[in-house]
Amino acid sequence: MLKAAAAVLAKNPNAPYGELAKAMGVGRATLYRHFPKREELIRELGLYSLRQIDKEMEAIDFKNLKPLEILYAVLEVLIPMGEQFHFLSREFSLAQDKEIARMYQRQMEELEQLIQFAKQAGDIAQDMPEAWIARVIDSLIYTAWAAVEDGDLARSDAVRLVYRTLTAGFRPINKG
Amino acid sequence: MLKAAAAVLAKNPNAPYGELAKAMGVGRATLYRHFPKREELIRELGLYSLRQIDKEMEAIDFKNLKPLEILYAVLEVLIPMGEQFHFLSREFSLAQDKEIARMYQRQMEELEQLIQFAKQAGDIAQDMPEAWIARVIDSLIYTAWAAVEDGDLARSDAVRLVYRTLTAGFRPINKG
DNA sequence: TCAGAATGATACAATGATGTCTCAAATGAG
DNA sequence: CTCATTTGAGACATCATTGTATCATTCTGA
Repeated sequence: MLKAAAAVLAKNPNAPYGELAKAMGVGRATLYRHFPKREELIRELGLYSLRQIDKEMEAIDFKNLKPLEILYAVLEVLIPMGEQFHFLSREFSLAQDKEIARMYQRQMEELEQLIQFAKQAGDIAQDMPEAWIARVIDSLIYTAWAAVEDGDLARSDAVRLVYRTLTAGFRPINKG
Repeated sequence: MLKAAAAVLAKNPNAPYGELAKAMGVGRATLYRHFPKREELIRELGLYSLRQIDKEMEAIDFKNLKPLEILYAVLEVLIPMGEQFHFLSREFSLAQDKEIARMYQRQMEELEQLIQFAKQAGDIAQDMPEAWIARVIDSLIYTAWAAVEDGDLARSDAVRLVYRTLTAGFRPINKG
């Protein structure tokens, strides 16, 4: 239900309240009863998306997997959630909220830990900035999701393609 | 002058007309004299950005460079223009305009030609979809620009880092 | 069945942006 | 310097959205 709202907002960040209500299958007045201000709805939607991501990530067996296997699992989880992902980054106002900022930062730190882990294992170049790597991962997750939505990429290929792009770029498989 | 407006719109796609006018250093009424409707300003801004990109791209010596050298040159040109780039992709309404859609599509086709060229030269994996590669290039151009804006990445490192990420991913230099 | 709660539809005032208009001041070419 | 043009500032009607309130209807649990 909240997912429907996030989907609408992902496409049009300024969708009027009535449109969101319709997408959620409730009347505008009812939506106002639950979220007296638009701001609150957005905030709740942000928290929902972050919790959703947390929940899906918990299913990953971090302890028994190698760094790149974890990365692959993370992609498997996050690419299908591109909508929520996108919504989070487009809604500037969300960064103002303390709780959301904290959760977001924690998730980013977890990602950076994974990157450090991968560096130690020799799977990722030591000299590549972690902040850059984290951004690229984020960016390609959204790009893949968008490509699937647009019909430019098969859903079943997305994870593998992103993984390969991240780990090897466009390089031919047996080249330098 | 138009650049200032594009910068404001890149950060807030719904910036009111008055704010755009202020950013451009003219009065709101004057702006209405030049662009009677907001839609027209957006459109003109889109055309301006596309022409700007065209102009910068013309400076590249496509004929005497190898595919990956061209890619590098393209990155050098486009990363600093991330603002216009971003503005173009965020403004959904722009895709409706025929002239803009045509220019945009032509630019994408040119990019895909470059990708085919690189494939033929053996610099890019044959089995990687061109549409995907084009999207990744677009995406990382914006990501790099944003990272520079946020102070997470030195302006002077951006092009090299994107190039390396595109061609080799995160992989350690002498591995695989 | 029945009472309390939640819902949808609708009306409504308040707000903010758009687009039009007017006028006085600034600008610029001859 | 002078006249025509362009500008900025502000007033203004219009419009869409927000947020509040009301009321009849539907849902729900005891």
